[in-house]
Amino acid sequence: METAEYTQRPSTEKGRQRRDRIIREATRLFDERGYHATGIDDIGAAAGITGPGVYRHFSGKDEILIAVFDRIWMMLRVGLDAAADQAPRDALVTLIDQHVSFVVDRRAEMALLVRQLANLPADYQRRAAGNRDRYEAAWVDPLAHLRPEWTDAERHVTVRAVLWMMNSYALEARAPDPDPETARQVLVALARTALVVGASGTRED
Amino acid sequence: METAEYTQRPSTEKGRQRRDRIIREATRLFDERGYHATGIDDIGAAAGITGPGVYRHFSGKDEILIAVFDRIWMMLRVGLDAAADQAPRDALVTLIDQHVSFVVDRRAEMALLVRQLANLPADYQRRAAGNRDRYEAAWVDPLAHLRPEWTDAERHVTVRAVLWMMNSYALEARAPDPDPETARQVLVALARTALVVGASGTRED
DNA sequence: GAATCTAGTAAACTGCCGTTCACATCTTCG
DNA sequence: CGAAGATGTGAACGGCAGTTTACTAGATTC
Repeated sequence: METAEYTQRPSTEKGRQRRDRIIREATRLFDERGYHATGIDDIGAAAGITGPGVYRHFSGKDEILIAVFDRIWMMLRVGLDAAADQAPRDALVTLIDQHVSFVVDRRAEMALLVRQLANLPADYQRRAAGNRDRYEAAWVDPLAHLRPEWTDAERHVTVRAVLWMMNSYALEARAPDPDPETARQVLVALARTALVVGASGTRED
Repeated sequence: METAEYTQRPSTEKGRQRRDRIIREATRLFDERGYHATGIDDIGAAAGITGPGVYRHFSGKDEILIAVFDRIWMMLRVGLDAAADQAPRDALVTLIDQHVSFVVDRRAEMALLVRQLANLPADYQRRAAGNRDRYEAAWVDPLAHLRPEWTDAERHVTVRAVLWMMNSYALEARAPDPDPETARQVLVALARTALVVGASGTRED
């Protein structure tokens, strides 16, 4: 999972705090209003400075979005690491738990990751696609051991379908809005049914 | 499912054809490049006229998007009608088949419906939300008969999850890109497993 | 056949918004 | 202390893109 090193000057401690604050506020605003509807002035104001002041920390609006994405990808990597070196079946169970937890606990970040992807600069979109491919591969690989009778295409379609299924909670914010615990349990159960239950080597639980 | 009557003048036959052509080309362009990245000039050129000529048929860019959405919603309504008046279990099977077919055959339209929703004018978004609620209700109602032991919240979370699961095929256009038939079969199987299989009144198939 | 309406064009307008500029302030060290 | 770099501000710039305007050509109607 590639994440950018800080492209801007290391700067002072105050500068680093401001930069982080800009990223956090931009994450919230991009999620609430979308990338285009959020102005540099809005981001600056939310971070306690004026619009042009933002350019002391980022060379342009698109670099803010890149930093937002990198921060989210860094969070997601934690979930992948937790599943590494586990047996295929356990790995998938762990991946499901980690992903659903992220979707439920970090709803804004996951929704942003999906919705604002098209607003990334073209060259950075390739890196984002690489990150998504690696994330997907971390699911397809253990699934290949659990469902050797499926074709590779079938496993990819299945994994993508299950990922979007879990993401649904982050992407739908409409009444009736279920409490997070209900959503978490339902989504984990659905994902396990699709990927794990009934596969070779199943032990009932 | 509300769809707008033509708000513009009925106009002549030539005008109606041009209007339809604008809607079709705009659908393609909005899907390929996104709403903001598509200019009025682009839409006009694709429809065989210049940019300003578009304003003979639509009062603004947002009205084009509204017309695009209305056309897609009209298509989706066909799938709901096909499931009406069926027994709960059969209704869900029909809904799944119809929806997956739409996702696979009308990939661009379904992706646009999801991705460009935020670009609709605020007041029209309410109507779009109403359409989505009605579409969702058409799934939740039969599911309530099939899974009476679930809470209402659980059924809603499940239906939303399954809808996003099926939509995944329209939203992911990355290698390895599976052939449509494989995707169709996998998605139908996943959706049936989640909603229909094992429910009370099940007959094995 | 003149009047009228529709469909289309080229050019100009306009407002927004990301960005740059010139300047002030504050911190940091040598 | 005083120079230098970092941080921040208000004002102005500039370009894109949606929209409006003035005008033309074709079709329709009475």
